[in-house]
Amino acid sequence: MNSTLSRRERKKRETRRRLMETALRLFREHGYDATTVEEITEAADVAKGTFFNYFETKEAILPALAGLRLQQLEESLLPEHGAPASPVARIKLALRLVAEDSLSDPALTRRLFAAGMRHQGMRPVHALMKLLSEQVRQAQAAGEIRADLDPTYVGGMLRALFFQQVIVYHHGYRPAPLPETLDTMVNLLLDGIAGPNWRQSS
Amino acid sequence: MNSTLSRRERKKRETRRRLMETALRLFREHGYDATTVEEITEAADVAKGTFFNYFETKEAILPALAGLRLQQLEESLLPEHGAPASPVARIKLALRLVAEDSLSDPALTRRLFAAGMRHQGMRPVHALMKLLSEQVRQAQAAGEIRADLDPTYVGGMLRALFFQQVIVYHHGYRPAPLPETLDTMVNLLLDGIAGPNWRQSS
DNA sequence: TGTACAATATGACCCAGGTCATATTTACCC
DNA sequence: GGGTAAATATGACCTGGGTCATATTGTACA
Repeated sequence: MNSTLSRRERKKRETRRRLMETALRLFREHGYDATTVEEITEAADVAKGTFFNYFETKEAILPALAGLRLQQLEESLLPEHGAPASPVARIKLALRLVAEDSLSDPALTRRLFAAGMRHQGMRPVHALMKLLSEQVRQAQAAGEIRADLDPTYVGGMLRALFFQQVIVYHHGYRPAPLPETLDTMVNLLLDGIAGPNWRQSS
Repeated sequence: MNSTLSRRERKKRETRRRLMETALRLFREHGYDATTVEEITEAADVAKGTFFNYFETKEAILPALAGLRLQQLEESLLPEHGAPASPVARIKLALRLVAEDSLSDPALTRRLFAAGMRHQGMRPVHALMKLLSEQVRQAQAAGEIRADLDPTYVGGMLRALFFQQVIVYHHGYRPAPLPETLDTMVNLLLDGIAGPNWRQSS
């Protein structure tokens, strides 16, 4: 009677949603490490074991949270929402948005990155890599990025450099505000770091 | 009577050395996760608590192990040992050597990277970054890398990309043998990924 | 409505990392 | 030596992530 989903499916989604919502709130309030799985399940009114029916490990909830957040950010990259026409500019915008997102507190960022490294490989399960790869593809179509590169590969490079940058920034290395250093990083990757005496005959 | 070091200092170093040696052996035999701290201390004939007098966490022993290994590798980069004259070539060599090192089994690599991200910031405490930064400095002196960049910064980029590469490779993304993909990665960073329509007026 | 089966929830339990009060060892001085 | 203070070692203990046998709930079909 209620939509096309079975009661089971509805409850499942609702529980998952509540776990994610609760976890995010507690992570924000007390930090990732200080929040126990039991506190999350208690606040979400399920038993501890239920958490692990939905997420393989405590860490595994982070990519899910990030994915949710990125879905929203993804809209900011659409032309209708005033996003830049240049794909490279959109990449820079995306990185800046992610960097200033509330999920990006230092501990969480590190954990998120670690979780991303642990489980998924190249397959762009990690939402950020998927998003970046897609923008890279568009940049290639526009001739802003060399067309002979695997977009997923470049997306992975961007992701790795992004996290390096953000984490190092949180550790106190701040030659400039974070958004600027991110732009610089992308420019560096685009233009290369070769000096006058470097000749690559590729 | 025995050297200039006090008995205390000698015992301390010996215990630390034995812990590291034992840990490395057990990690190799059973893997990082399957090896417990107690097994390490048992085999090294000290109490469990002693481990944490020397290393803050289980993970924290990894950078120490890596540092030791890198000291040896560092010699391979000296001209006397037939290292290439070009600093950039030495960087590539270093990455290849590290990649095929016995420490680089997948789980260990991930953990090592995570540990590196967790504790130290930009300060090149992590031996690999220190090593890379130094080579970058030499490459800048030789004009192979732009001189206006912070060598530590570039070292960090190389490190991040290296780990990304290795981990992704271990996850099954293998367009080419690992050494080649690492060379490609460095070339990409040198030459840049910009396409014909990208104009950077920096 | 009853019943058989599958999906999901539950919480007691296990285990390994990490802490800490206490015991032991070393260094230093008289 | 004897005595004192600091450094180091120790292992019982705590904590929280993760497991699993069992209970509960939903579904399908007669």
